[in-house]
Parts: sequence; structure tokens; C-alpha cells
Amino acid sequence: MSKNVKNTAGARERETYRHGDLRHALLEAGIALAREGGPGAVALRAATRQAGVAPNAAYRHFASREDLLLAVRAYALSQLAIVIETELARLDPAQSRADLARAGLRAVGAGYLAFAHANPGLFHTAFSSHEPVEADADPAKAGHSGMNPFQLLSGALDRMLEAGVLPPQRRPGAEYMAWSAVHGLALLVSDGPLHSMPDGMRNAIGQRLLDMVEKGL
Amino acid sequence: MSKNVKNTAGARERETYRHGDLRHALLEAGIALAREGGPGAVALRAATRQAGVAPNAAYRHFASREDLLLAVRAYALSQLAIVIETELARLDPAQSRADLARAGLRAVGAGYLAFAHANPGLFHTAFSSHEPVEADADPAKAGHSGMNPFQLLSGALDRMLEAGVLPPQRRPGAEYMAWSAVHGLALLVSDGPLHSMPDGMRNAIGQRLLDMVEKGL
DNA sequence: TGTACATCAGTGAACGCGCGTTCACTGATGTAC
DNA sequence: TGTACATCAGTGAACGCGCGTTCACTGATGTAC
Repeated sequence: MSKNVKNTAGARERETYRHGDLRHALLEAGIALAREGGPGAVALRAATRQAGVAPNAAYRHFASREDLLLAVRAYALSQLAIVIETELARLDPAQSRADLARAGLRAVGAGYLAFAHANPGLFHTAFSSHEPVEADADPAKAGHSGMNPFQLLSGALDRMLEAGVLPPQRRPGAEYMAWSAVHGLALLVSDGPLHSMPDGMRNAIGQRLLDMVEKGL
Repeated sequence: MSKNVKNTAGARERETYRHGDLRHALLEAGIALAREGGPGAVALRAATRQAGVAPNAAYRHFASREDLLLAVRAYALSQLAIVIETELARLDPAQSRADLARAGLRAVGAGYLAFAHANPGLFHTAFSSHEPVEADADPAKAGHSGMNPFQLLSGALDRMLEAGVLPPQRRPGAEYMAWSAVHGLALLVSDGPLHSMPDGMRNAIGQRLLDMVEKGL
């Protein structure tokens, strides 16, 4: 059992100078910072402050600021993957293979857009690094199924190919097309002019974009 | 005539303590900083250092760091507009109105992608603010024609409408569709995995994306 | 044409900030006997 | 069951950094006479 007690500020009052679960607490703090201010706001000192611990205590658990940021980024990517998978799980399997494949791509896009809108700070953090997302097999960045967002997109396109909805010559590089369109809109929706738009209108625009991708691919 | 002489570092050796064109020099420095490190790298102290001037001298010309950043952003947007206009100017006017309208949209997209690839730091600076681009009529953010990038895109879509290439019911909100797709790819191309891709391949992907937008819109 | 003077661009010094990171340390913990 | 001890998580103090910004100043400039 934890010997720690929450104080009014939400930080911990420790009976001992031993925290108990500092790595986790720092990660949580880093996630909170990313939520509020994006990747640039993730700082070791701020995280230790929030955890109620000396600044240098962070170095028992993270090698550097970059290391913490990476962990937060992994979390953000896994959350995104989970939202996409939730959307995929809602699909009606009792439709034709072709329809199901098409709906799968839409579900990936819709989950992506929903996440970006609901978690702008985390969304930006997820894509703040130039490290390619697609080459990553780190399970920490994956959702329930163990796949990361890019792999989920690839899977959806593969199913469209298999269902004969996507011509084989169009398959290579199709990720870039779909990802570009959805990612661009996700930025508008997370940050930009579309963030404060009424839900219905924003969703309609999202659906139109997904129409465009489906028809244009 | 300037009394200033370039020294070896490219900064100025002033005979007098009067600079002569400090606002311009600071803006140039800010642009250079943005080019190299994106919006976060634009700092008053760094700019004054590069201009060979005391840190607080900046306040004779810019009210704050934010003010300098805004000026750099305006420059970046106007450069983007100019690249797009250059692309538009290369269109062959001796084609059918429909073809010309379609080519116009492609030109806007191609210019956008070319700028993002060639100037990643400036590109990110141009869109670092959440201030809507479309509502902006500031001539400092416009190109030769006085139109900003968003207005150039709107114009291209209008011409498609007039040429009968874009159904009227599809016109409203079409900016968001086209902008999303191209902006998403521009990010991949400026920063991401597609930056170091061979020119031919990258351009081919750009063209495919523009195909998708044209067909899917 | 020459001189006094007001203007205001750039100076020099300083402030407080938050940051990442290193050092030698201390004391709570779990374990070996 | 009790005690000595090694481990290592968190401490306290300090470093140097670059940043934005404010203050009272100084001296080159252009202008009015």
C-alpha cells in the first residue's frame, strides 16, 4: 500500500522521502504538461515540481528531458491507437466485405480526427518528433492490438485491397495520401479555425474529407 | 549610403553606434532563425546578437518577441504566396477553361508543397500561430498579387466552380478539403519521412495527392 | 554657412525567470546472516 | 526473531545557460535659426 496521501493541490504529501512510484508520477505529470502545452511544455523541472520531488530526482527514472518526452510521446501514440481501435471495433461486421473495408478506412480516419480534436496537446506531442512513426514497433506506442496508428491505417488499406475496393496499382504509397488528408484536417481541428466549430459541422467536414479520400484514392 | 561594413562573420562593423537599418536587420535575422529552427528559434536576443547590437536595442523596432515573430510569420506567408503565384503564372492560358481551372488548383497545391519542402523552418513558422490565415488581409502577408495563400486557394476553387468543373454544392468548405490534404503532405515533405526522398518520387506522390483532391472533391 | 539644440536610436547594466544537469550526500528499504 | 549492512531513491545546493524585459544613459543625426 502507498504511504502517500494526496494533498489539496493534487500533489503528494509523503511521510517518507521515498516516493514509491516516481517514474509513473513523472510520466503522468509529463502527460499533463503535454496535454496543456504540447511537446514544448514537457520539462523535467515542471514534472518533478508537480510530483512534489526535488528536480534532480527525475534522473533516477529518466536519462534526460528528451527521454521523458519520448515516454510521453509513446503514451500519446498508444492513446491514439486505442481511439482508432475503438472506432474499428464499432464496425458492423454483417456488411459486405467491400463495404466493411471501406468503413474500416473511414473508422481509422474518424478515430484520428476525434483524438486530435479531443486532445490537441497530446496530438501535437505524438507527432512532434521527426522519427518515422511507421517504422516503429515499440509496444509502448501501440494500442490494445499491438499496432500503432500507422499500422492500423496500413491494415485498413490492405483490407480494401483484398476486398477489391482499392486497385492494386494504387496500393503502394496509399498511406501517404490518406494520412496526409486526415492529418491536415486533424491540425485544423486540433488547433486551428475548426476547433471551435460546432460538433455537427466539424464531423460533417470530416466525413466529406473521408469521402474525398475514398473516391480519390 | 550605408556607413556599415560587413565583417567576416556576416555581422556588421559599425563606424558609429547608429545602425541605420536595424529593423530590417532584425527581421532578416529573425527570418534566418526561423529558417534554421522554426518559430521556437525566433528570439530577440539571438536576433540582436546576429545584428551586432545590444539586446534591448530591439525594442526601438519591435514591441516584444511576439511582435518580431509576427513579422517573420508575415514574411513567410508572403513568400509562400509568391511561390504559389509563380506556379500559377506558369500555366498555359491556351487550354480549355475547364483544364485551366483544374491546372490552377494543381498549381496552388504544387507551389505549396514546393515551398514547404524548400523552406521547412519558414513553413512551420507561417502556420505556427492559431490565428486564422484566411481572415487576414494584411498586405505584408500577401504575395505580388496582394492575395495570401488561402485567398489564392479560394480563387482557384472559384475558377473551378465558374468553369463547371466543381459542382456548386461542393464549393462551400472545399478550401478545407484541399487545404487539409495538401497541408498534411506538406508536413511530411517539410519535416517528415518524405523530406529526404528523391525529388522525382516526392513529386510523383504530390501529383497523386493532387489527383486525389481533384477527383475526390 | 554656421551653430545651438531637440530627437531618438542604440548602450550598458541589471532584474528575474525556468530550464537541464552535475555533485556529494542521506536515510528508508529489503536482505543476509 | 533480531540485527548489521548494502542498495539506491530522493535531497540540497549549485552551475551555467539563454531568454524577455526595464532602467537611466549617451551621443549621432537632422533641423531651426
